[in-house]
Amino acid sequence: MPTAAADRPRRCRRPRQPSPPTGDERRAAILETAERLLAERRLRDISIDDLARGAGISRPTFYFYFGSKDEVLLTLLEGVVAEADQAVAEAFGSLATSPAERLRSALTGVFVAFRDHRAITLAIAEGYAAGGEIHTRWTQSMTHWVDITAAAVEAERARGAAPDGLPARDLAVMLNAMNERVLMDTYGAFGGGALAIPEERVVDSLLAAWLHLIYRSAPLPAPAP
Amino acid sequence: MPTAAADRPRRCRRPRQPSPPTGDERRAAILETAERLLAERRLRDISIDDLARGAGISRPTFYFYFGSKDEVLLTLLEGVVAEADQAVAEAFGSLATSPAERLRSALTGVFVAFRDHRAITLAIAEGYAAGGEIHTRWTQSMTHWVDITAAAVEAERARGAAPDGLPARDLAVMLNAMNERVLMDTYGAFGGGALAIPEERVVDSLLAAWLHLIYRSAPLPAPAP
DNA sequence: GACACAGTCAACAGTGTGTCGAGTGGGGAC
DNA sequence: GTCCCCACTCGACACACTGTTGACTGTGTC
Repeated sequence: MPTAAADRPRRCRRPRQPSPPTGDERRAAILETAERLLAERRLRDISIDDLARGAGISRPTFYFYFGSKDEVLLTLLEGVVAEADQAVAEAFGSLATSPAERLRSALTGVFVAFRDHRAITLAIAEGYAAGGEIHTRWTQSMTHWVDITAAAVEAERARGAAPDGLPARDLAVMLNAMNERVLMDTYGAFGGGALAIPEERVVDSLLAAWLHLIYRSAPLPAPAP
Repeated sequence: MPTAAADRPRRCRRPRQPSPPTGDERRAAILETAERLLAERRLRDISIDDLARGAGISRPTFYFYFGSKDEVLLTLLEGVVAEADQAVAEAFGSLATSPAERLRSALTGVFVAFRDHRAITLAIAEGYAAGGEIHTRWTQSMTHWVDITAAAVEAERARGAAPDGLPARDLAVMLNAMNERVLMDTYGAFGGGALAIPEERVVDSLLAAWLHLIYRSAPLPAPAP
């Protein structure tokens, strides 16, 4: 019998469910272990055995819960993306007065979501570039954000608030590309590389760029350097 | 004796060197094999054995020429980066009249270099995100380009051609981040994803963004959508 | 002819992955 | 109570890839 089973049932507060689904706890333990280990080392340097042992189970048992290491990361990714998506949806749906404020809200929300899960952010970048399921899933999210951006740009142009120029979708792709890369280098950098913009300035800087490129005229709330 | 040796000396035009350095040829064969295989599948899916067999040698012999798979990619990367660097240097050093033209030249040069080596571009993205030597080396190049950009922005501001605004270096980071991500998605995309800007438009689009963000006023040579 | 040396590989050791088949324990049917 | 089912668990295996060792080959030099 597993050693982990010996200490858990010690506390007798277990009248919660008719059938004790320890399975869910194991699954959660694997996810927690993954995020913890990801904070220490790269995804490729974490073996399935590490994940399994960290969760107090054997390697074959790991496969009972997840099909692969990537599937674990994919689950972690879903959580972060959901947080970011919610922030974006709230910002764009809010009653905020100016477009600049809405944009700042959305940008901030996205950055907070990823900042709070730096380790996962880094692993996503790694998994994305390696192709496979992670790539597909991340592309899906990016496409969604590009769609939202392009639609917003077109709406602003339609009501005369933003001037015509580059095709709205191309502009949206560039803006989101910039965002993502800056985000990855800010929060995902292996030790905050030479390419990172200081964290306290990053949202303002990106916001300024977005406003310039969409509205041309610039509210430019340039923070004091 | 290796089977590959049987067909090469057939042509008797070999009075070139006193000591026939077949070693260099083997090394080149490994690099060629790597670029060829990289066009078919991802770096992680190419084993050292694949590289060795492709070059007509055994796996231990591979280690005589390279210390690891990453070292091969690193060598390939040097070549592409050198091409891109040269293009940038020429563009910035040329006698071109307008800044816009110089910028277009540099952008085009970089994109041509990576377009001509799509497979390597993709592998760089993969290696970069995985950390290690490739990450270090690529960061070095990026930093160099950011430095050049920041210096150029400051020079333009000093002579009154560009308005003040965001710190020059932050702007340079954002511009280069945008470039890199768009470049990777345009040429590195696994089958040209939904996020790619059409190849014929990509340089013009990026150029427009650069000019907007640096000069604020916009020459905007927007291509007909 | 003996020596150096670049180049080559069979074979080994180590590590990681994914799978199979044989358990085990607890809840529901009877 | 007993039996069985099923979620759950893991020892042990087969396989793939990596990196190293040590012995070997051919060629050119003194």
